[in-house]
Amino acid sequence: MGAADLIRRRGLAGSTVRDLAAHSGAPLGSTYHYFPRGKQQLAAEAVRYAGDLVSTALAGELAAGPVAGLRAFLALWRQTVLDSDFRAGCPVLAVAVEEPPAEGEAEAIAAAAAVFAAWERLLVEALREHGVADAGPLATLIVASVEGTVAMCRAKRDIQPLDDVAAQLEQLLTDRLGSLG
Amino acid sequence: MGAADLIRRRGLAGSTVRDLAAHSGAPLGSTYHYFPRGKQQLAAEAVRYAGDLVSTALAGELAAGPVAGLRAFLALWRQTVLDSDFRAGCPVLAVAVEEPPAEGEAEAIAAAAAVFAAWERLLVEALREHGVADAGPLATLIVASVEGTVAMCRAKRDIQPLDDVAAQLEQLLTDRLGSLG
DNA sequence: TCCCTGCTATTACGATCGTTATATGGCAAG
DNA sequence: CTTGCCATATAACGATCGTAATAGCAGGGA
Repeated sequence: MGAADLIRRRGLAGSTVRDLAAHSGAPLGSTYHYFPRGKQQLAAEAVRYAGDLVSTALAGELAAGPVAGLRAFLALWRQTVLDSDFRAGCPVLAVAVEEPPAEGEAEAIAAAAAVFAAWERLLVEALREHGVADAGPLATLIVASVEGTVAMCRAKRDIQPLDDVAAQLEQLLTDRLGSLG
Repeated sequence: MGAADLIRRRGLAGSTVRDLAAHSGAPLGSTYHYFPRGKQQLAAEAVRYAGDLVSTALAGELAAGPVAGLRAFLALWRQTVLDSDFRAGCPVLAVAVEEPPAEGEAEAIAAAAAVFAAWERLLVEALREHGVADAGPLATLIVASVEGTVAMCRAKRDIQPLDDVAAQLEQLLTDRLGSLG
């Protein structure tokens, strides 16, 4: 889904339906054939698509342990930011910080919430398997801090914040893993 | 500056110059009199204004120590999210996740980067005063995780992530403070 | 062959965008 | 009182927005 790539750069309000369609190789006329509820539905499916991609990668790496999963999660975003020359971030965050439409349901932002929850759940399961107590809040901290750091790197045009946060999270995680009985 | 309030809800691309002007009590015609460089300048000054407000509050609370500062920082965002019924977040993050204009300088996103740096600097100074080593990365983690959590709370329409992250950060901070010689 | 269905291509709608220009008023300086 | 300037108000610019309607095309069952 090329739509996710556009949203993670320009945000949802900054992405036009025409560009979203063109970027996906589809004609404008077909957009409302496949997405009858319009832009909100298009954004929601793009968010779900991108979220599932990350979930799949994260789940795979978490099989090798929480630290490996954390490293892969961070490396994924590091590559996204660097490959785009600090122009692309996370489409899920981009949708989360925008207001839902005044009328109608907030389909896109609800999809973003579901993606966040899915990532946290994967982390929580891996943490619990390795005996980490209070895994929920730790997973929330990891997802939230990575999302925030990616945005911070874009603003600063500097990858240092992501590397710093990576080190902080890894140390925190190893501490929690090391303190199990 | 009423513009910051609109940006933190709708983002920059989602906020029209007309609404930004009207929300500030100023007429549309006067907008380009006070902000000759247009929307980018308006957004940049709104971000700086909001950033300075938070910086002032943060600096004041940090005088009572890093933990007090952290609590105030989190309480400030907690109130913002709750008072707006999960519709408002941080205007600095909202600007940070959007693409700068294709031509011309990226005034708004540069202002966002400066605000992030200012917040981190305040935290770093307070942490160093209290003997915390490696204060820079810890400050980055704090700012980034709070920003990310605020966005996550908006998407989920749930304040729990912020309370969870508050507890995690406070414990992490007290650990670092307690380990000084 | 004919029609029906699923998709594409194109055009168009009214609204609204960022921005600029012009007309209007208040008010200090002379 | 007049003059000149600054800020406001209003209107308008071309472009573009999300969305809908329409016309054209494929192909498969009768």
